[in-house]
Amino acid sequence: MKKTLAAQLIKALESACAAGDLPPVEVPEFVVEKTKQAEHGDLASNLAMQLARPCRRSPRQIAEVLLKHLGQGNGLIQRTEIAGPGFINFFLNPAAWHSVLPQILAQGPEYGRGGWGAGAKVLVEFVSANPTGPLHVGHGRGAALGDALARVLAFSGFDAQREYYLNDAGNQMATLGRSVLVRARQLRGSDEPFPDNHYKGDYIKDLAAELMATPQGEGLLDLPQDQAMALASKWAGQKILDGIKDDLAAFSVNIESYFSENSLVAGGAVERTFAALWERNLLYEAEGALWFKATEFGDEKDRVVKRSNGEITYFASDIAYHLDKFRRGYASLVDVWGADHHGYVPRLKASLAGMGRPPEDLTVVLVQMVNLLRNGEPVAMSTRGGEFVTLREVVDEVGGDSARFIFLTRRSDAQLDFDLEVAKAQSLDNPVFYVQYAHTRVKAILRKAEAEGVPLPDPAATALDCLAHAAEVDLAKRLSEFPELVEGAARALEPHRITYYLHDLAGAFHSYYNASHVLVDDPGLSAARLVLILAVGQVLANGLGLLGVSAPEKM
RNA sequence: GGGCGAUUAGCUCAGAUGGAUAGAGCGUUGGCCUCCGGAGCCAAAGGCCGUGAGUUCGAAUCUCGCAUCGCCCA
Repeated sequence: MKKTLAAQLIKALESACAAGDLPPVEVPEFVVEKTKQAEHGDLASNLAMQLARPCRRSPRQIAEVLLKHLGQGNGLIQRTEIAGPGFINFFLNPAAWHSVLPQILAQGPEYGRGGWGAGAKVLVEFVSANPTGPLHVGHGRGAALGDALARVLAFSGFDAQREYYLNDAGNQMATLGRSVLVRARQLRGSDEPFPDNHYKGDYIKDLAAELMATPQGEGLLDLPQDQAMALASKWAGQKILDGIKDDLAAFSVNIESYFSENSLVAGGAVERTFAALWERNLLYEAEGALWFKATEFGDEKDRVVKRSNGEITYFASDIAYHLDKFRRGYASLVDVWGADHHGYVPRLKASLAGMGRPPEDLTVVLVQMVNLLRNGEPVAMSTRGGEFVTLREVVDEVGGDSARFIFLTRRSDAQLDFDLEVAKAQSLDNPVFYVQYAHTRVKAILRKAEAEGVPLPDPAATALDCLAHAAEVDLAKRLSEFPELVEGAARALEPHRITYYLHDLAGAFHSYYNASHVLVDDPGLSAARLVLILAVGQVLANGLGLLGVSAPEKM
């Protein structure tokens, strides 16, 4: 609708220029947007004000000229007016909004899909937690966000894939191995102290006990230290990763690929990256270490890629990893990171720029902390101390739909308070129930209609003129905004916009539901209202689907 | 000491590309069920958009200074 009117305004401008009513000018940046107040009509444009300067005429004069050339807009427009400093306000025929309803029902689950991405391949990398312990709530937020981003991007026309990067090559895996080993010895009566900065969680004890009960782990403690550690590290890492995959599956997150850092190192990709960087003269040796000239590309200091002891850094693997993503044909990359890694962004972008890749091809979405609460009281969490609440526990307690929805109720760069009791509450405190309940109400009406023998209307053949109440037109208007909302969420990488939209739409529907009955004596009116609520149900379902939240028939 | 992000109603937070009288939920107060599910709805009260300047027809939004908070790096 906005696009239609914008196009007609441009036509009017061109025709005015051609007729000499306005001096010849370029089409400026302008908007057609919905108004905040009904007195201002349905939509308004600032075009005349934007033209004031280039045309050297007053906005209101320009608006008059534009309206003279605009005409009736194919019957969409009921009337127009010039208001305030020079806004052009459009009052549309209700029928203009009604036309979206059969369209929604014809497209069904596809309504809202857009072509912005034009099939370009995009890779969304998220979670990527080290396999040294179970996922906690913070990872859950990243998982909900990353998965929703992939869904939204796919719905906007991208070929979107999900990937989990597995840091399985570095120190932390060694630390994991040692942690398990020490616990194993302790289980066998050793009184050696558990080292600091190792993984203290109880799950390590469980893993140690489990490992020793397996055939390969039976002789663990008889092996030489380094062999025992390697075995413990590998076994525990795999075990934990299996657990992570289970947890993600339980959270309905389906990640297409797990990419191993180790495979990069072992496959020589890191060394090849060094060679490529040398070739571009972007490396140098100093203090026994190997450095990347990150400052040449906007980072505040150069960065070590290989330590003096010969160990490669995480950064080195990361460069190789991101180059590999591009090598695999992805046109753009989205990384979802914890906000505590934000200092890492400039160096990674610098490395891509150094390799001739526009840094804009990578967008890093930073996710802020989750504060876990119970009845408003903080729940203590610390990985180091081994005392933390896992994603699994939260999902088991409050349910996946609720957890996902709440994770997506904030912009990602704002901290999030997650109250377990609120998330669990089946009440209006809990936004996910509010939205899902609207969907079940639609379904309840359909069940009622069926029970009473009211036929399901054919949307294309139903007269909708009788949907004349402000609330009905308002609903249709909101529904028509869904496609552009989805595209906006995709462009900004902000799925929370969908969350808010759904909440507002559900509110408008609840309000309508309380004010008017759908099934009434007049069969024509019933049919039209059924078309309306079917469309509401469809858009609720589509939007919830983009968040990875179910749209239940009953609750 | 540098860098990043924040600051909007009592609380938690939305406010895309600058637009007309700044929104929602919770909480508070008062109403609505002979009814398609009251897990709902309606209404009221509640604001110096941290602060000072600048940019322009117009600023919560853009620029700069300051204050407070959080995080990253030495």
